[in-house]
Amino acid sequence: MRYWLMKSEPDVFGIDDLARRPKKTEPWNGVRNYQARNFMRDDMKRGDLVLFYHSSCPQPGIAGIAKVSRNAYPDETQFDSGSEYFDPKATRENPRWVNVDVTLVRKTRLVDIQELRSHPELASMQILKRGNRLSITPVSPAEWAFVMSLIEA
DNA sequence: GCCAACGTTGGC
DNA sequence: GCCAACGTTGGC
Repeated sequence: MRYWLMKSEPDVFGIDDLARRPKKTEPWNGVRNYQARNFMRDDMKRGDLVLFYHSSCPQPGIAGIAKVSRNAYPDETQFDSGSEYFDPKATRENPRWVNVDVTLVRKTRLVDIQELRSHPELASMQILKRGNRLSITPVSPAEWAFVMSLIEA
């Protein structure tokens, strides 16, 4: 079982959107970065736990906990010519992009990026590193445990 | 709106 | 296969 952090812009799809979905579940589609895709395809498994992170917004930070509820499968939006995620080079026979499904575990208080930065225990988190743009990053068990303690604080 | 960081593209 | 130019991300 692994831990992850997944970024989403709340203007596009935030924690409350996930809470409103049937079964509080959503395909994490639209990822068009190979590193993030490979995490979903190769490493993310049903039951893994996820920090749901709000980015590109007035108060960026961790907004909830989710879990991976379905292993990776082809991302439907790559085949949809009307989608902004359409990829003309992807075919049903040879899909290029995949997604997992994510299910809300619970909303949390917002642990914002300043608070995260204020704890040396979290200095190794990829999300806090300069220039980090990857939308899916692994979280170590120690980082996870520390964030859980912050959420309860 | 700025700008650092970094991924992608495309000419050679 | 190199690498400059360009585009995107995302915190500030």
